[in-house]
Amino acid sequence: MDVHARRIPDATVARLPEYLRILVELAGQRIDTVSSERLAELAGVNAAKVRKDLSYLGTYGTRGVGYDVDYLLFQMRQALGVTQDWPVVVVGAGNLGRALANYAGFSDRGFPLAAVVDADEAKVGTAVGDVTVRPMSDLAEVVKAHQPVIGVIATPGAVAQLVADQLVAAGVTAILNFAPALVSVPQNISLRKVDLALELQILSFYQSHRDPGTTTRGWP
Amino acid sequence: MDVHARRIPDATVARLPEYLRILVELAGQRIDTVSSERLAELAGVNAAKVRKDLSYLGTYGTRGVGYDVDYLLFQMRQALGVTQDWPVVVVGAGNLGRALANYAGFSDRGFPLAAVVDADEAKVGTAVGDVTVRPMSDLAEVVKAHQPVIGVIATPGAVAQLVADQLVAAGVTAILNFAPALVSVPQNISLRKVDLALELQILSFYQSHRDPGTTTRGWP
DNA sequence: CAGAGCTTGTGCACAAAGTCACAAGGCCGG
DNA sequence: CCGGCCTTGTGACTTTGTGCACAAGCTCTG
Ligand SMILES: NC(=O)c1ccc[n+]([C@@H]2O[C@H](COP(=O)([O-])OP(=O)(O)OC[C@H]3O[C@@H](n4cnc5c(N)ncnc54)[C@H](O)[C@@H]3O)[C@@H](O)[C@H]2O)c1
Ligand SMILES: NC(=O)c1ccc[n+]([C@@H]2O[C@H](COP(=O)([O-])OP(=O)(O)OC[C@H]3O[C@@H](n4cnc5c(N)ncnc54)[C@H](O)[C@@H]3O)[C@@H](O)[C@H]2O)c1
Repeated sequence: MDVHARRIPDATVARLPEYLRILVELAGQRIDTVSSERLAELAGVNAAKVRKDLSYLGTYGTRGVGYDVDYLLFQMRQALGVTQDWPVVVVGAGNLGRALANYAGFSDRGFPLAAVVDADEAKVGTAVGDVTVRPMSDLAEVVKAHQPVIGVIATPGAVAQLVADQLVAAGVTAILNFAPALVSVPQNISLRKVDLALELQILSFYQSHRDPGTTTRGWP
Repeated sequence: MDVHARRIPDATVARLPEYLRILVELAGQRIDTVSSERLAELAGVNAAKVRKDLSYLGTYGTRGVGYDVDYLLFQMRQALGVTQDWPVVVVGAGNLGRALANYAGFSDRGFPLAAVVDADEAKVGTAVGDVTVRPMSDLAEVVKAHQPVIGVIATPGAVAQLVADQLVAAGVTAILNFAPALVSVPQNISLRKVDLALELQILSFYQSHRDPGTTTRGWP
């Protein structure tokens, strides 16, 4: 077994979770084989791309047949590193932080909520979802108890860098940032950013630049 | 004036809102000139990339000096189509829908909340943020009153396609989907997707595949 | 008004991602 | 057990994105 298979391209990595979600759905429907064609249709991408993506994980398909759903599911979980749970610590118990904490979809997909922490004394001790908001001073302890932990920043942008530093200091090695601000972390820490207003602006761009000739009539 | 300047590459479009955010910040600090170098630093990208990105908008810089913040801001808003507000309709008054409705950052950035609608009779009439949840039957009316409108899907994945169809039928031409499901829309409708669990899984991947030799010690 | 000092704008070479097309190879019916 | 059928896996090519390096051009100083 080749431990150091080819490096998986970033673009592929970004699609793997989508395939994973679809495979889980298929498995739930007791479908045990799927072709790249079908998978592509469900994921909204090109079939050749699906095959190439899956080929980075190894040679798991059967020519003339397709992919065994359960086996591919197992291999994909392996590749994504979601064979075990990754507890999540949410920093910031505001609108967004509370929505995230209440969201069942995370636990279901292997990301149980370890804790919600907040700097505001007034919020500490209040209930959110199944947990109680804890003070920032508990951060290191929480992280230590659950390692490896993913940190989620749901605070105002102005303190995002500060919070990121605190997360790193506490031992968190992966961070998802919802604040609209650039945060920098040591190289070995994984960092991703989600900016909802930015998404809206991108939509705005494509709407403004849409070919004015086409109308809403007529489906593709 | 060349109306049909070069087509702006997707990768550039995705970065423009980030530049816009930074320019707003700079303008707020009464800084009136910025170099590509500085802008790159603030955006966390390469300076040459910044210059190339900005050059798609036109020749707005001054050699030896940099870019005039206010002028660039104006041009960028023009390019992104955010010179006027884009009202947003949120479908689904659950955890996420309520958080979005309560979020001031959208109005601030030119995306005021037009309405929140929900199919659940029990939720219709309840207050969320500054508005009252309205029934799905009001959708067409709301859209007509505010056009152009961006639709936000914050319902369970199982009904995402249904909701998208309703949005399109009501006259919405841009959709942001938070549900973990593939939705398809006519070609001329802009669609973007945000899947938070997917982001966590990508983080999980990079953590699992991180070079085990590096540790948390030592900043870049 | 000439020359030094910056910073832009872009040609170019390279890297990454996406697509096509087809040979390789497994499955099944006769 | 052979040949037709189907789907994978991948080499070759196209398209898109990135980054370097430098000429062009503006400003300011003496
Ligand atoms: N609410 C949304 O739907 C939404 C959407 C997009 C982006 N965001 C972004 O998410 C972030 C949070 O948004 P929100 O609406 O929940 O804001 P919020 O103001 O409701 O909540 C922020 C929370 O962070 C806490 N906080 C402040 N400083 C802190 C610190 N130093 N350490 C720990 N906690 C601290 C506050 O006490 C508060 O509870 C913001 O950056 C916002 O731009 C929110
Ligand atoms: N809560 C989060 O933090 C979070 C995070 C990531 C993704 N999501 C996704 O966002 C979506 C919403 O999540 P949530 O936690 O708010 O769920 P939720 O169950 O709290 O809310 C869903 C809302 O949609 C409404 N709804 C159901 N069917 C509808 C229909 N046909 N038309 C209109 N409204 C309908 C429900 O009445 C409910 O109010 C889900 O797809 C979820 O996967 C949520």
